[in-house]
Amino acid sequence: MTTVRTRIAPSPTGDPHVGTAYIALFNYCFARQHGGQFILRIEDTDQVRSTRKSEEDILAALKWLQLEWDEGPDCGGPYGPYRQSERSEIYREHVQHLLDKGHAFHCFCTAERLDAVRKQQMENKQQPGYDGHCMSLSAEEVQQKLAAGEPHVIRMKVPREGKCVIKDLLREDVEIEWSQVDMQVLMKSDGLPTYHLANVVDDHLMKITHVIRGEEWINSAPKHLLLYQYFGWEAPVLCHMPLLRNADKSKLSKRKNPTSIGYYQRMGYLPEAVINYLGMMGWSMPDGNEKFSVQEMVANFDIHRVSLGGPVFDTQKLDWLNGRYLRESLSDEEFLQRYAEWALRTDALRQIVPLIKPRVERFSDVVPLAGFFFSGMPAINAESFAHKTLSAEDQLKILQFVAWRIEEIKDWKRDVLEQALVELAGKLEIKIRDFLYPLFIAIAGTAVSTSVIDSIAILGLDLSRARLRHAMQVLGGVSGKQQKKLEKDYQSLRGAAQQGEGDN
RNA sequence: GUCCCCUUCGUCUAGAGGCCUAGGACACCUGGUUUUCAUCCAGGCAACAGGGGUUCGAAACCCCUAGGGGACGCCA
Repeated sequence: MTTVRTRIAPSPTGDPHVGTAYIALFNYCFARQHGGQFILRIEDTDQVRSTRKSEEDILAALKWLQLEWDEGPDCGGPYGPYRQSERSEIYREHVQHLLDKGHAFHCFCTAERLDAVRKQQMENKQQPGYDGHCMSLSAEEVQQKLAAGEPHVIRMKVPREGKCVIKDLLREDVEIEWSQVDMQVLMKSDGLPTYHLANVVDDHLMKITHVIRGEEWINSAPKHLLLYQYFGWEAPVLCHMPLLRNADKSKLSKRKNPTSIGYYQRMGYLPEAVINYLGMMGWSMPDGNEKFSVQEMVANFDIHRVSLGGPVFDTQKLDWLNGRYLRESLSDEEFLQRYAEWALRTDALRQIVPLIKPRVERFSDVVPLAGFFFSGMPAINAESFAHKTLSAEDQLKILQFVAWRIEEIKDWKRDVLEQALVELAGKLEIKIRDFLYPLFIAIAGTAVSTSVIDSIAILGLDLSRARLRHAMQVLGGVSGKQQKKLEKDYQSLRGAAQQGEGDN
């Protein structure tokens, strides 16, 4: 019997996501249960969005949750490198092999042409996809274009008839018609592979036996299976987990929920509670016990106990669980130690000191002044927002716009933030002083406080956004209709500066 | 629009044809303990999406409908 090997393959394009931890947990448990290995691979083939900072944060977050990997970019292993950006040559060789075998072809189509084709197909109510335009190019034409240095990608060929049968560990065979499968780009014009190629090549080379991943991948499984076939490799066992959901059942997103693991860390949740909670999303202990460690989960693990309905990530139960850990699992001494570790993060405190020092006369002033950096949501109600000129509606608008605006900030720095807010206030034609008022209440719980811009900068995006969201709710919330209008206003306000951004 | 997946209390779930009058947990409500509050304890509210089959028997199996979600990128 071959050794079971599973992996988590995050893309370092943002904050460490609870969904990543969720999938990692199940891969980890499956591997450990079978005495196998769990591998961490960084999928950073998106040069534009991937960052080292994000990679470091993801590693730290998974470590915090005690999900330890046997091989990875930090600790190496026999099948490295474990960072896709360092494996370009491997992909190039493999894609060349596909080209030689006639399983892939060069494509010189422009983005404009592809958009037009897609639009046309949509109008004709067809499944949008590549129309095979460049497949008809002769070998000479291709050589000519390549010699002329024309930008191009490499696409995989896909059968036009028949269907693909996907075996999944958790469901009946899934059948997808090949006609529904697009001629996926395997190699981008920058010479780097897309997910589909890199993933298949790496999983094979790294001897991954079981691919446990989110349900969102089911539809692209045929592409992957076809690639295994083209290469003449045995495909790993596939297993698609349900997706974590927002309260409205849509896929968990940071717009509607705090999704970054860092948020839960900074809000004072214990890693053992967070991982335990993730373990009860779609899975349960055979004896029904709800408080369990990762070790206990491994000992009792059975992938078939996964239920397929997408679980709503509702933190009420996490709160209860965390409370149990705090009071049942920690001695007073341990509590003290863990609390101190959490509260006295010198890096965070160092940022706060310059803000409060000018305002204190005694150390005893510190907690009342800076307490909001360490608390959860400030204790506020609708009256907290009473203002001489701004109505609740005005304030709601400001809060929502700011929530949206700070999401777009890539370079999270105080000055960048300040500039963004000043600009936004200007466009709204509200005096900055008034504009900041609801932010003070939302963030610090009071208008008598340290600079709110600095506060947001220090709290970070997740914590700040959660407070803005909380404040909006306190102010009565925004209806779906209002939301739409606000969104429209916001878009026109942002104008050309607006740029799309992923939600994960 | 096309394709795919899913569907048990508000939420997380148990349930592999008779053990189901559907169990547990969170939340909520009530009561008890507690100088208050919290904890803790006891109790309560609350669900098999709908319709057809199959079967002696269906929450479980099949079909249809509805609802929800996902995928359709030179993102992963």
